[in-house]
This record gives sequence, C-alpha cells and structure tokens, in this order.
Amino acid sequence: MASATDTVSAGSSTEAEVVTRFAPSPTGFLHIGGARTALFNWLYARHNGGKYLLRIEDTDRARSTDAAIEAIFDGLNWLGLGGDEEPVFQFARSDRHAQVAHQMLDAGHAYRCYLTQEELAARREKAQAERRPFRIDSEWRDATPDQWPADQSYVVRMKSPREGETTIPDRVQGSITVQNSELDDFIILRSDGTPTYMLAVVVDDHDMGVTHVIRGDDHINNAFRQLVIVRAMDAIEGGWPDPVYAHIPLIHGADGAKLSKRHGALGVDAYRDEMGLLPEAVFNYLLRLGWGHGDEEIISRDQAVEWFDIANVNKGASRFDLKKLLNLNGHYIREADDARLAGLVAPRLAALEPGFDAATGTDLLTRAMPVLKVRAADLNELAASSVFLFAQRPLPVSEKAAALLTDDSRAILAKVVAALEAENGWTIEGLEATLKQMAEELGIGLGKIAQPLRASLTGQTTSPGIFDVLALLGKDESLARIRDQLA
RNA sequence: GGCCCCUUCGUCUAGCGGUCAGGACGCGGCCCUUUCACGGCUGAAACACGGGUUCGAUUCCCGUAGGGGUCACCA
Repeated sequence: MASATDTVSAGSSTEAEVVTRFAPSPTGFLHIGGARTALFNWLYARHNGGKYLLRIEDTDRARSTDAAIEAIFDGLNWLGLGGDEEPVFQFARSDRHAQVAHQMLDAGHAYRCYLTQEELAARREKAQAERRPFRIDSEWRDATPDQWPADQSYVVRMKSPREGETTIPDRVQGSITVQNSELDDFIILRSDGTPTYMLAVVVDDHDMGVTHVIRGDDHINNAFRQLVIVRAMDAIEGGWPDPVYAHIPLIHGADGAKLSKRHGALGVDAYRDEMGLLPEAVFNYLLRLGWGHGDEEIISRDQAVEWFDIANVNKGASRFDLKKLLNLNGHYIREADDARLAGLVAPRLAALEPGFDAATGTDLLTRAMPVLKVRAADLNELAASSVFLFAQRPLPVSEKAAALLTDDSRAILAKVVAALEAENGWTIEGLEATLKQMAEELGIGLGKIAQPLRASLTGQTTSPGIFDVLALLGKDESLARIRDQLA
C-alpha cells in the first residue's frame, strides 16, 4: 500500500505542491509573533498555490487549555489566516508517534535509556560544578536486550550521530552548520510512553505532507535534532525527505529585548478588542516586519500574496513599533467602509454614551463616518469622537470648551441662533454660506463663530468641521444645544 | 558559559561592487484651514568597529564589539 501510494504521488503534480503549516501550542493566546509566523506560512503557501495547514500542539496536557485553542483559532480567523483543512490535534496522534518511535527502536536508531531524572540532574550539576559543558552520554546507548533491567521504566532516546557535521540550507538564514558532537541523544518517548514534541513534530509534518517548515528562529537548534529523526525514518522506510526549513527572526519589543507581556506580546484579541485595530492593518504591519518589497508600505492581501517570497525575509530580529501600527491602522480606517466601521464602533460607543442605541443610532453613525474616520487612528478614538452625536442635552461641556463660551461669544451665538432659525435647506453648503456671511458682516473671523458654536454643539474644542456637525445634528437638535448654552 | 544566528537613520526597511545611501513611522518647519485630523511640501537623522580582497566597498572574506536564540521526560 505504501509503495502504491508512493508511485502515484511521485509522478503526480501534488508531489511538488507546497504545504506549509502553523503549529501553535495552546498554552496561551495567539501572540503577535505567532500571528506573523502564521502569516508567512499562509503567504508562502498562497504565493505558490499550495496548502496551508494548522496543527495544535497540545501534547503538554498540563498546560494546554481549550480556552487557548479557541483564542488561537479566533485570532487566526480574525486575520483571515484559518487553515485550508481541518486542524490536526497532535495529542490525538500519540499512538502513531509512538509507533514511529518503536520503528526506530527496532531498527537500532533509538534506544531504551534507563537513566533516571535524578541521575541526570546529578550529572548535570556535577558538570556545572566542574564548569564543563554537559552532554548526555548514556551508558544505555549500546546496551543489549539482555542488559535491560526487568521492571524499571525507561525513556527512548535517539542515537544522534557523534561524528561529522550537519548543514541545513535554511531559506532565510542561509547555511547553518553544527558539529554533530553538539547533538545530544534527546528523548522521543517519555518513561510513560508518551511522545515528546521533537518526535511529534517530525511525524506530524511528514504525515501531513508538510514540505516547508516556516517557523521562528528559536527553533533552529531543534531542526538539527528533528533531522536526525527524519533521516532515520527515511533510512528505514524511505519517503521521509528533509523538509525545506525557513527560520524567520523573532519579533522584539520596543526596547530590543524578547517580546514580553510588557511590550506587545499581547494576544491578537487585545489588538482587536482593547486597541481597536483593524485586521488589515495588523496584517499589513506584520507583513512589513522582517520583510519588504521595495518602497511599498501599504500592501493589500492580494498584493502580498503576489509579492511574498521567503527569499526577501530579513535575517535580523525586528522591533515592534506601536506608532507605526497605529499609523497604518489610521490609514485603513480611512479606507474602510462606513457601515462596517459603524458596526465596529457601535459597541464601543454604547459603552461610552448611554444615549446611543445601536438600533436607532447606527444610521446617523454611518452617515457621520466620512468626517469622523479621517481623524481617528483606532476604533476607540472613533467611538470617542462620535459621542457628541448621541449625547443627551444638556451636554456636558469640557473645561476647555467652557472657556470658549465667554459673554462675548454667547452674544455671537445668540446671533447665530437667529440666523440659523431662518435657515431653510440646512445643507452644509447653505450653512457655510450663512455663517461666513455673518462673520463678514460682523467683521470677525469665522473662528470667532465656529469655536463657540463647536463648544455648544459638541461640548468639546475639537470635532469634525462645524458645518458637518450642524448638518449631522439637524436643525432642531443644533438650535436646542446652542440655546442650552445661552440660558 | 558551550553552540547557533544577527548587525543600514530612534524604529521598520530599500540596496544585492561604482547611488547626493532611497522610502515609511516618529520628530522639527512650512502650506492648507473654523478646531482637530487628513493631505501637500520640506528639514534633521544610518551603513557598529578593525583588518583584508578589489581600480573601487554599505555590498565579498576574517576578526572585534554589541544584540538575539538555544542548551528539559515544555513546546
């Protein structure tokens, strides 16, 4: 059966198909670094017309949680980085992992090691005390079955090569060479018979047909160990080619240190919910972190798929810059559809202004969006700037706005009321003409009218253009708000 | 500490032997302007250091320094 499958796939076009995968462990939310790894995998697969798969590495039963799994899928879907097939859950495949381990055990590529954790710890300490590097050198490596203790548990270790060197032609980092003497006999099956990550990854990647392993460069050292397994299996049954490795640099915090909770290793849900970012902005920002295409900054999804190549991925780590992310977000907000934005802003606005009811207010919110969105960098700012539209009279007036409402300006506002009452069309153009004419007649700048007017209409010193505000609020509400400040 | 990797403005990057070292964010100035934004123009700002190779190095090689990653019966 295996040979039949091989024969079919060897000559078919699927043999050359690119298959990538994103394999997070569900021990926490999907952080920004993981999101970028997913993005690069997705992009590479799309660019090459291949497949992008998801695998949940939940073999650490103590630390894996369903909530984390949900958070990861949620985050990926938000960014449009869901897998092309149903995700694989690693833990469910432990029997197959163990099976492969035993194949290697039987073929002599791995061995039963009866060293206890206590013995290992003692040796490690001793080595440290003598200040010499510690490397596991198990006396069980070449033990014969008759030497195996009767009822003592054991782990299964790989017989890593001890001579020569191994070179990985990494697509991002270039050639990476390590002396095989640096490789230790790592464990593939724990004493309770469960597989370790090192084994599971290799087996799953093989079984899922993964051709390109694109992951953080903190896995570089693992690649050499994983290759030991790959080559052992290839020697045993064939059909286990070395995967193409591409170790992408990590993302650091603004201070250059490893990303931690303090500077941005938040879950992507935080970027969405707390910071009010748009997925396309995060997508674009992450794309430009460690990768570039000439002078291009604003890059759409389709454009990214067309341009992306691992060859252009930088080797050095990059720092996370929230300012630039926000700038990008502002750009995408300005480009976003008004109704969509209104929908996103509604819940935030409801939390800020009880007077807002999504059922009745979304229409006005949508109509206001064109003038609101040009001055917001995130959804929170957008919500805050739309509060005035739904605030209940009499409006709360900020300190700065109150300072604008002097006796002189109230006198002007009284004239404004009179002029506006006579206004019929209530169009932006009409209102503008009326107030500009009034300013001219009074021999004052338009600002002398606009600022107090803004204060009375919005309770703030900043807002969209004053004629837009008047038009949005409507005649009755506008006049009522102005009169509130004259009383 | 051993091993592996990295190094262009403050940050993200372009560059792939000969460029006034380009763009973006941020910062300064100017313009637009009823406020705030947006937008436009503009300014300051970088090839870590030392050796080579070469007619010529930001670019190739080797050191140094700095930074990062990794050294589990975690993933």
